[in-house]
Amino acid sequence: MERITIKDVARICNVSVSTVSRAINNSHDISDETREKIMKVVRDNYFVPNNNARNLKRTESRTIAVLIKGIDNAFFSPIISILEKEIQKRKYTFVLQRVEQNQDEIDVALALENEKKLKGIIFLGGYFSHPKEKLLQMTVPYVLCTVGIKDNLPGKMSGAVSVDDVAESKKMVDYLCSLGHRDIAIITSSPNDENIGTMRFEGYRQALEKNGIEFDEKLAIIIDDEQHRYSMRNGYLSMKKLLNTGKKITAVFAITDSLAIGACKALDDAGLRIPEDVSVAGYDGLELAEYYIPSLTTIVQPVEKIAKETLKILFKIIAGDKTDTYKVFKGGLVVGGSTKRIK
Amino acid sequence: MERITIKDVARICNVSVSTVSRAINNSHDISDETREKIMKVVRDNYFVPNNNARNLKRTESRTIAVLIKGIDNAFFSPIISILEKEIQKRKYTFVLQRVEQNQDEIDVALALENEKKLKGIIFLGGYFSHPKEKLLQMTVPYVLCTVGIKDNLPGKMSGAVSVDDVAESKKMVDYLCSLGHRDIAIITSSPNDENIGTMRFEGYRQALEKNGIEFDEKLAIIIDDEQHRYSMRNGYLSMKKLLNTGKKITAVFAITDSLAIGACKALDDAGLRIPEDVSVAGYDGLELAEYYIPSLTTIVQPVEKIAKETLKILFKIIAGDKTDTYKVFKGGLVVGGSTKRIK
DNA sequence: TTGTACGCGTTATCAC
DNA sequence: GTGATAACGCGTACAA
Repeated sequence: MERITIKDVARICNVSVSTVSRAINNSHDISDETREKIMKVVRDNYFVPNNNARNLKRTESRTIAVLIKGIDNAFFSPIISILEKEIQKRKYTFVLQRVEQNQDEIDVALALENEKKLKGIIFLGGYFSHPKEKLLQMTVPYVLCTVGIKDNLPGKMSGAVSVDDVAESKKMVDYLCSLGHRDIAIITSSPNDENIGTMRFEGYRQALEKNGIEFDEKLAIIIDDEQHRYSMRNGYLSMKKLLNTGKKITAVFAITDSLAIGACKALDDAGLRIPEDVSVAGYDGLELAEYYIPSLTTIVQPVEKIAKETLKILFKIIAGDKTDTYKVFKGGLVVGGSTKRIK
Repeated sequence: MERITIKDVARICNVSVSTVSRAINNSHDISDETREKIMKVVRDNYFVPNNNARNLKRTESRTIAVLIKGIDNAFFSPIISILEKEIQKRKYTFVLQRVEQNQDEIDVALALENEKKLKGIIFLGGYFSHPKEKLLQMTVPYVLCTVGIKDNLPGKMSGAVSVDDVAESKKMVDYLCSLGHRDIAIITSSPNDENIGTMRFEGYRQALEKNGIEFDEKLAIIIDDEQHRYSMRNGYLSMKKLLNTGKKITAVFAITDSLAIGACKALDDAGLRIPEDVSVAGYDGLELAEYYIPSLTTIVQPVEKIAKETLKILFKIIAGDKTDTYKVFKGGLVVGGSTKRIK
C-alpha cells in the first residue's frame, strides 16, 4: 500500500497543494467550507504529512528538546514529568531524546537542532566535559539540568541548574559523623570515569577530613557494573563485598538511594538491623526513599524547583536576557529511620 | 551563525556534492585521498548532515522503533534495555519514542514509519483498542510487547507477546486464598478506562469466585490520580483510605509492585506488621520487589524472555514468515516475605 | 573515480 | 481565498 501525499489529497479535492497545506496547518486564510472538504479527505484516507519534508521547509517551530542521559534512572522521572507539563503549558512542543551512555550529547544536540528547528535544549543528567569549540557550535539556547560540570560553559546562550554535589554529600557524611559514626563506608562509582560519583565521593572525603577521620580505601567500595550503574543489585553486591572484608562499619553512605536500598538488603541478609546495627544513608530523594521501611535518610534534591528554574532560565535566554543563567540549589538533608546515633 | 550544508563542504573542497555525499556515507567508489580531504573539512567545520533531507530521499533504513506508553513505569526499564542491546546486536538502529498517555500510539507510529523509513515497530505498554481499519494503515511489521489487547490484530504483519494478566492475577489471589486469607483487598486502577488494571482486577474477581468468597466492593480501592497512576504515593493513599474504612482485611493485592510498596508504608504507619498482621502481594516483579524488606510476593513477568521473543517475532515477520506471531508467557509466582499463612 | 541533474514532500512567497 | 512555483538539503541515477 503506497503512502498518500499532499499532492494526492489536492488532486482528490480538486484544489492546489497550497490549499491543502493551509487546511492541515490550520491557516486562517481559507474558507471553512474548503477546509472541511479537505480534512474529510485527509481523515478518510489517513493522510499523514511527512515530517521530514515539513521540517526541511519550516524555518522555525516552537519545540524544546530534552536530551537525557541515563533514562533508566528513577531520579529523572519526576523531572521529565514536570518539564513536559511546563513546556506544554507554555504552548511549546516537548521532545524527549535519549542519549546513550557512550554517545556524545552534543552530537545528538547538533543533529536535532536543525532537524527539529529547536527553540531550546535541556540536557538532563550526564557529565559535561566538551571542548569549548564544540560547544560554540550550538546555535540555540541550552540549559544543563543536574549535569555534572567541570568548567564554565562558553558562549552566551547557556545556563545550568544543579545542586552542589560535593557540598551536599559532605553535609550528609558530616551528619553521620555528628551521630557519632567514625567507621563510615561509601558505595560509589569509579572515580576514573567522569560522573556525579566523583563529586559525591569528594564530599565524603572532605567530611571525613573535617571530622578528623582518616580515609580508609578499604571502606570505599566501587560499583563495577557499567550497564546498570545505580541498580539496587549493584548496591547489594557492593555491600556484600564490604561485609566480606570483615571491616568494622557503623554507617554506610551510598551515592544514590537505589544503591542504598540494595545495601540495606545485604545488611538484612547478614542479620544486621537498620539502623540499630548499621546506619544507611542515600542521595537523591527518590519517592522510594520516603516509602521505604525504614524511610531512608537522604539528600533530597528539590526536583520541582530544579525543573522549573531550568525552564525559567531557558526561556529567559530565548527571550534575549542572558544574565544570571546559573543556579545552584541547596539539597535537603531529610532524616529518615535508616540512621541512628551511636553511643 | 549559519549552518553549513553539503554544498558548502563541496565548495570548500572543490568537489561536487555527490562526492561529499559519498564520503560521509562511506561509499566505496571514492578514493581514500578525496575522502580524507572531505572528512577533514567536515570535522573542522562541524558539518552535520540534515536528517530531514536524508530521510526524505532515503528509501530504506535499518531501524526499529520502540513506542512506549508510560515511560516512568520502572517495569519497562529492563525491557527497553534488552531490546536496545538485541536490536544493536543485529546491526539495526534503535529508536525510542515516548507516547503520551492521551496520545494515539498508531498516529505516532504512522508518522514515524515514513519519517524514519522503519523496518519494524514495537509497542511497549498501553492498551490496544484501535479500529481495525486504522491498524490496517500500518505498512511495516509491528509487535505488541506487554500491551493489553481486546481483539485480535488485523493484517498479516503483526504479533504480540505478553503474559495473561487475568490468569496470573487470579493465580496470585488464589495463592492468598490458599494461605487461608478470605478478607483480601485489592488496590487497582479504574475499571472504566482501558488498561491492564481491568484485567488484573478481573483475575482477582475470578479467584474470589473460585474460592467461594463474595466480592465486597468496599475492599476494592480504586487509585485516582491519573498523572502518576502506579506511584507509591497512590498505593500509600489507597491503603490509608482502606484502613480508614475500618473493614477487616488480612491480605492486600496491589496490581503493581510500586503500589504494593506504597501500601506497605501505610500499613507500617498504622502500626501493622507485614506479613504478621497483613499480607501484601504485588505484580510485575520489579527489581525492587526482590530487594525490598521483606521481599515482596509478586508475579514476576519474564522480562528477558518477553523482550527477546518480541524481537524474534518481529524479525520473523520482517523476514516474511507470518506464522505463530502470538506468544503468551507464564508469569512466576515468587513467594517473598510479605505474605504469610494465617491460622 | 567523479560530476550533473533531478526529485523526495512540504511550506513560503508571490500573484491573482 | 486560492493557485503556481521556488526553495529546503540531500541521495542517486546516469553520464563522463
